[in-house]
Amino acid sequence: MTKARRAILKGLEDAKEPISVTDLAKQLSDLCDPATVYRNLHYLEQNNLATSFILHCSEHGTERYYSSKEGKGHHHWFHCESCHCFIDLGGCFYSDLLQGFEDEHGFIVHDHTFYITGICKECRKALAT
Amino acid sequence: MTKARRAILKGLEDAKEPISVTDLAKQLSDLCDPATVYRNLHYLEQNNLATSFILHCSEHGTERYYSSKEGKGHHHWFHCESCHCFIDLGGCFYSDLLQGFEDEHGFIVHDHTFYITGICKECRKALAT
DNA sequence: ATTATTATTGCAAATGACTTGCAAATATCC
DNA sequence: GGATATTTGCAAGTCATTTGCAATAATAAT
Repeated sequence: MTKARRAILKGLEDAKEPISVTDLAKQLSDLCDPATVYRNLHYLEQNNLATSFILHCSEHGTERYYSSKEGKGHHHWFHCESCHCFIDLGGCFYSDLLQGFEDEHGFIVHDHTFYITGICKECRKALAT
Repeated sequence: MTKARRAILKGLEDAKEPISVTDLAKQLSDLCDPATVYRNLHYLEQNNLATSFILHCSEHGTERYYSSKEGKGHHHWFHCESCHCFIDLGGCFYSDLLQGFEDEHGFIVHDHTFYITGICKECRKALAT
């Protein structure tokens, strides 16, 4: 395990919410090249140490967001289009639903993506004034 | 309503499943420029005649998929990573869930994204041989 | 209808996330 | 400590998507 890889994993663990590759690479710009960040995130995801999803937001465009997988299982998130925070919606609540679909349609589920976008409580208040 | 816009909308309506901009632009390449396809899809989505979501697939990379909104409400889809078909999972089943989250966290939901990826029934059979 | 006004298009160039080839640098193995 | 396998930096390349601008088509006004 190389220095860069360790730092990238730690970057994910320290982030309280999913972080975009752009942000993570910026944060680690003294330490390593963006290409290294991309390569290691792939490595970490393949080795089950990280997960990611793609989200489009009006301000940051379409980007992939990563989080570390230490301990916690599959999570889903709300994303605020105003302050761009993420709110944890808790562990995945879809196993039954997915199983139902598998049975109904005969397909095999590899993965699923779910997220909500909108305006968070604080921004709602701030914007209401 | 211009000729190109009409054709783009018809392209969406004729497609039985969400279609990528790349494919739609290819299909209409005699009629208009890809830039026009992009611009009109934005227009149609803003005017509530189309919806889209972003999906990453190993073969086609990250692309936005559009469908016409005529009649039917919000739908969710399964995407087969082998033959790249989409399977309609039916109308959206999340209104209660979303409402619950709104109440619980105090945010306002603008939109949500849900899709499943995996291997469809036919490909599963074909691959099993 | 004909003209004036506004919206839309094509084309080419730009953007931005992400990938890749390759030679140099670092880890790991023995 | 040297041989071998991985990883890195850098620069160049992809590819979906956007954009500036001048030309064209659609719509409104006379």
